[in-house]
Amino acid sequence: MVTPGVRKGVRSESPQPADAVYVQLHHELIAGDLLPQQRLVEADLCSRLHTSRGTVRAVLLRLEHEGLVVREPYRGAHVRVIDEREAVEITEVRAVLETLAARHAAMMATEDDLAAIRAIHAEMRPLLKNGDLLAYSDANRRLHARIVEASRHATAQRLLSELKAQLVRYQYRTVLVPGRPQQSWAEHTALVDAIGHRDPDRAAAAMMAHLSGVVTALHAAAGRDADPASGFG
Amino acid sequence: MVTPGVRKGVRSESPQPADAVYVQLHHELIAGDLLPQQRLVEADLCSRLHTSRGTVRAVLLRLEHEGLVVREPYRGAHVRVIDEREAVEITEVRAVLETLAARHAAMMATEDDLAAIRAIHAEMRPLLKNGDLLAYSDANRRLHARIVEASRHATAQRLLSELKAQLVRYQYRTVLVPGRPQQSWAEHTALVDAIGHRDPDRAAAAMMAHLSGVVTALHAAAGRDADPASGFG
DNA sequence: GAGTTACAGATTGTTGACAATTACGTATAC
DNA sequence: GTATACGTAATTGTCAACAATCTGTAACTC
Repeated sequence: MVTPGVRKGVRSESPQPADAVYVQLHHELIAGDLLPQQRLVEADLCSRLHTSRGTVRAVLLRLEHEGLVVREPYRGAHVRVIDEREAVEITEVRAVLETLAARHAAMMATEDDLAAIRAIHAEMRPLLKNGDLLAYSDANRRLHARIVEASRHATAQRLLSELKAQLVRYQYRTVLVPGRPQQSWAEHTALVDAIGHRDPDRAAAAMMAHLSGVVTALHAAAGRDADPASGFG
Repeated sequence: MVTPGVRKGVRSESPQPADAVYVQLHHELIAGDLLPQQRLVEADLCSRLHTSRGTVRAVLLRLEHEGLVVREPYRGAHVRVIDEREAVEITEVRAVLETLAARHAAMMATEDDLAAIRAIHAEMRPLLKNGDLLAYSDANRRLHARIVEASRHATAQRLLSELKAQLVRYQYRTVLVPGRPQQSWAEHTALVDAIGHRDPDRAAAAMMAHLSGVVTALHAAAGRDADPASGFG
């Protein structure tokens, strides 16, 4: 039969209304539409997102576990603020996980992986020369994501995506430190080269060196402009 | 007034029925009372744990995020089985996180921390000599937990506790590999010594060496007895 | 007889109402 | 005038009913 009919074992891609609510709230959190420490009252979210409290609750539970909101018993949920100390902690954990990923990428990467990684890296140089820091920062993000994907390390990948979401507020800080983008590009070059040569130890060392630089830059950025988030709370 | 009366800002430790359900189910999962791949039907859990579906649902969501159960849309939840490949992945991540923790412990540990760590380590030697492998394995667990605590690294600590829960089924395997406990004790000695001497680099190296040994032992254990979990699925 | 279609049972996803708890404003005692 | 006790409003935690979806069985077509 050609008619749509019955698809038996098709895993029918159920719409799952809760997912739409999650995507929306997650986006607002990531995009920064919601202020830090802002209260998230379940009833408000219901009317705003056109759904029921049960659904909102499930989504808030998920976001809590992802570290994007905090919930206290009978006191509700609010947007989680990540202070500089915690941002450094998260960056440290990111560093060791991405180092592990780089090591595995050097062992597991396919030719397609390598081509994609080299393409992103090549794309970054003109952006750096033109001083397009936003585009550079975005390419940087994609390069790291592609390396993690090439590692085929599902556990590291899952944890890294969660940690990354928590750091969005600090995402564009390090690239603003004078001289940092140039150093970053040099470090990336060593990293991509090591992965291309299938050298796990050198890839791991390069990634670790690179992310040590990020931690240093993060400290520098935090020192320059007083953190606006920690001022009121 | 002296009567109990109203305690204003006391954060009154609300009983939170959902927590009791979580503790119970979490325990059953960890203790292995529930078989791998076993279905967790919400209605069954309700009558067994004397609560409502809303509560059970919230708990299942949380357990899913912790990686202890899997939920598929409209198909329900079941106990997650972790195959050997994933156990190795998790152990690798544990290794790099505990290495980070050891480095910080060497920098941050108080005298109380050091005393506690040395006490646990001293406690392990007679257990090893007497061949009490279960007690040794438990002391080993406590030693690692205490070091992580001493690191004062909340992010690493949180992720490690989740990863650890996922590995309970493999917990006692490595200690059964011949010669492994003796090697383990030697590695621990170097680790405790490095932390005691406030030497972050040496502590990190010792922890990494130790956990590399664990990964090797895990492979050996998996090779010896074919994994019973992966046979039927 | 093999394959497909319609139906029934079981299970999950969602919704709305009720109970428990907290926070704030007001009155009162000293 | 300050601090404490009470009452009310707001908000979350829990519960039970309804709708949507999936799985397995039996009848039907060719």
